[in-house]
Amino acid sequence: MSDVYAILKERGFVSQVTDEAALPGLLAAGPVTCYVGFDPTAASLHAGSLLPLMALAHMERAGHRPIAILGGGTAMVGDPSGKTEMRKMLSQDDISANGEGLRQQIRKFIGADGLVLDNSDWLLELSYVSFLREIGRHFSVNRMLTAESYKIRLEKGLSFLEFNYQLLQAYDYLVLFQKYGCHLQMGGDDQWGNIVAGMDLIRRVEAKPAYGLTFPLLETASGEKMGKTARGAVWLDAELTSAYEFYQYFRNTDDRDVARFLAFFTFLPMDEVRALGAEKDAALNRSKERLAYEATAVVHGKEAAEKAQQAARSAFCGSADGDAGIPTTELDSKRFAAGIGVVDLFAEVGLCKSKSEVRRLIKQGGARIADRRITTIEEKITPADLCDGCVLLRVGKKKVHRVVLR
RNA sequence: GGAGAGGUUCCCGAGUGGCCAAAGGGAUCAGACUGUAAAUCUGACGGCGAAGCCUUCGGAGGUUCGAAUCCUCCCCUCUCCA
Repeated sequence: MSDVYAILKERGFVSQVTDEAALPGLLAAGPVTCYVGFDPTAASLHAGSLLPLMALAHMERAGHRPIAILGGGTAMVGDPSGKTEMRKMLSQDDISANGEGLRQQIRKFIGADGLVLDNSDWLLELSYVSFLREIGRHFSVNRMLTAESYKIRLEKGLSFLEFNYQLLQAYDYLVLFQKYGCHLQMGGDDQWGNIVAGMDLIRRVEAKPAYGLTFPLLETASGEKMGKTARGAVWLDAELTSAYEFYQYFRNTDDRDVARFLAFFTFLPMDEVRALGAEKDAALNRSKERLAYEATAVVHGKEAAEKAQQAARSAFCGSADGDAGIPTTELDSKRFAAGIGVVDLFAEVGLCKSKSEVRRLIKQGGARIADRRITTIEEKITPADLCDGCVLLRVGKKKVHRVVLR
């Protein structure tokens, strides 16, 4: 059994631990059941969730038993930790549909030994008064109110509904402790309060120790939340964020983040991670290619990663083949016969949100067809612009879209 | 329930009858420079367009030649009191 605590620590996964003296020993002594919760508040997980997923994968590789909890029950309430305002309430149907999507994604990270459970199985049937008597009595409102994660909300408003969230999550941990022998809960730093609450509950009810570990809140070097772009989140679902876009997100990693991200989002041995991350200039740029490839392979599989890499190379280095992974739109060939206005075309394939945006873009010299800059908004694309029945539209240096005749 | 303060374009935030598609900052996008990085500089940044037109300042009405700005009602948030 490899020393998973050392691995997690070395790779940067460990932010806070409830009992730093005891936890490594526990993990070294034998298989430990551990869990992480995932909120089914969207149809897919995004890049920010990769950290806990990778942590679960590392645990399993080291011989422990990972459990992923879908928060089907807790999502009915909504976690206020670290949030500025209350989230829109989701319908039960949406929540369970989302949960099914997440289950697929989580399964890519944990294997047969791991479990994916849904806390709605035990939360939805709770009866109010008995829950208050059995669980609620262990919680001190005074203490909850002083928690850091509620601080903002105490200024901006916190509904009673959300205030209960912590009890439910703590109860989750208790249930898992009792039914599955789960001794470790992990989660993002924003979960610290909830995790500690669960530990305390277990100690009070069972008089036994349990542990907690949090991951650092992931930010890019420029201070952006990991996995968020101007255009929205970087999703793990290929329908929402194509493997190509996913690859590009990591390909464009800030220099300062390369080493960290290699440690977090790939399974490459740390020696290699350190070597790749220590490169300079052009070589560091190549490390980013490796990072993008490896991370894409973890989420979408080797084949998709290969394809995305080919597509990126062909889009950026001009090599002819490998277009297949580039976002593509099919258009009726009849429409080309008379020529399509560039303004309409760029807007239609989604490279720009509106025609005004296309006009601005062209005015500023940011629109190209293959490698030719478009200089006037009057320009039309005709069959003469096609090569092999397709045409590459470019916006700026990085966005590429392929149009194919049908 | 009572008193007060607020809700402005992606975010923060100015604007209290025409000069407002709305200051300023951030974010974003494009150009230059580069390494598909960062930093910097330049420009753009509601929509449709040739001019010009259309839609926007919590919602619905109203006053006015003219409203983000005034009036009425409603919804929401915060603070204090109960």
